[in-house]
Amino acid sequence: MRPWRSGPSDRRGYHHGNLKEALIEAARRFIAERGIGGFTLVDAARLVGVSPAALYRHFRGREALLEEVAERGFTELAARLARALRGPGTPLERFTRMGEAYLTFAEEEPGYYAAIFEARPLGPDGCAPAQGPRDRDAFGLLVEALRSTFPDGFLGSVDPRFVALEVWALSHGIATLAAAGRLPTGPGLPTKYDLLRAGVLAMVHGATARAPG
Amino acid sequence: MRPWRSGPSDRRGYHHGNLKEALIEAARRFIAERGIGGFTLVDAARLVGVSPAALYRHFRGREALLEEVAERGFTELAARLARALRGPGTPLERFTRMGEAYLTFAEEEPGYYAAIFEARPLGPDGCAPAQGPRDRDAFGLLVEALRSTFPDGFLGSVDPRFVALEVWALSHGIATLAAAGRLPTGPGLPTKYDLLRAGVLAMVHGATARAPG
DNA sequence: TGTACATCAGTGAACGCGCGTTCACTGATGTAC
DNA sequence: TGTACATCAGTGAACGCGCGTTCACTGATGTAC
Repeated sequence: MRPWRSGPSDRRGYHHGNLKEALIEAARRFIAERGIGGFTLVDAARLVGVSPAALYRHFRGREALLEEVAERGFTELAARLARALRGPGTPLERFTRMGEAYLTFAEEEPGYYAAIFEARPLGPDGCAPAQGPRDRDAFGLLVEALRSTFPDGFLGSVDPRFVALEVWALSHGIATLAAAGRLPTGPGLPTKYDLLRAGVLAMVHGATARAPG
Repeated sequence: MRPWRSGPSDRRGYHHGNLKEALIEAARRFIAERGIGGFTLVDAARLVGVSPAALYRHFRGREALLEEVAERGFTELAARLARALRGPGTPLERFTRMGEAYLTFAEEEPGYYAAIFEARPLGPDGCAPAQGPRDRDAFGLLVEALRSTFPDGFLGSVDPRFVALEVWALSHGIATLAAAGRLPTGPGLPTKYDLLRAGVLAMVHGATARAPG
């Protein structure tokens, strides 16, 4: 125990006290600024005020650190989405708010977002599988959200997984175009939130329109 | 003129004869395999069978080569989209086919696609502007396609630019998720073409549904 | 409370590597006479 | 047709750099007695 040294920014002396967290934080910031490819262990160590070798006390290497960032990012994203979904309002309103939370996360945490979609989680064999656990988690979360949000039969005969994929792809497209600064903006043009809202509405509407009830 | 040496693969002797094209081709392949960040001048030169220094006879440097690849890719993409749009069928069919052509391009030419969306075209000041000419071109192309494809009033009071953005974002999202191998697939799940078709339908339908006529 | 010691989180120097880029050069090409 | 020469596309060696990673080490911490 070193209670007088547990805060995030009290680096004094030989031992950092909070190095692992500090490194993850540094990585998150650098990835946000320069992308995954531009992220460097040496820079992260320098920012934190530590020799590059110190990193290896906490991570097996560069990949492991990136994977940890991705893991944290995904946890944070999932929490945000769940929170949005739990809010008040009609099912459609809550589902729409969840989409907005997705876009907001991508904007506020570009480092996390890039790490999530770039870093491939390592399988038990040490290699990146085609479909990692996070992929299934993310997709399952979305489908579950749809199922639990919309009452039985609300989507008619349309598979909720279909709508989920549709909305996810749209969200991801909007988020990445916006992050790259390639989403045209200007007077009379919709914001990314407008785009997502209308898109979700159209998708859900398209599904329910085909429903018998 | 060296007519006996103009083919793509007749490297013999001191002069390559077709080095610029060969380098662009090599870059396209390497980017497709390893992404922009994994692309290396040295590798490209080695693949073509030339010293790394030879590259500087044709390009100012790495960035210039990448920019050239992006430029070619964009030209090819635009040609494919225009071709799809000119085909037979109803406006909606042709517009849908254009979307499919977009997905096919992203799948068949991942190197081009990555270069287009990664490389920022350089402005007159040598810096990358927030909105490059290609961005405006791409978006303008899409809007023009919508305007010229759908008869006046078909989209009702909805701004074609709105629908264009929507469809573009969805296409981009589907294409990038699929390229990253993160689009869940399996029995009962839609293909990316299914996703795009249904999405476009929902968007256009959503627009026309709100239309007075 | 004081001391010896195991543990562990750091250091800093060094490594091998591959990168993008430069430079003086050289061999092939095409042209003027 | 033959020859001198300007042009240009290549060579290959070298550069400085920053990277990820390793290693023997050392200073601080926490604990057993």
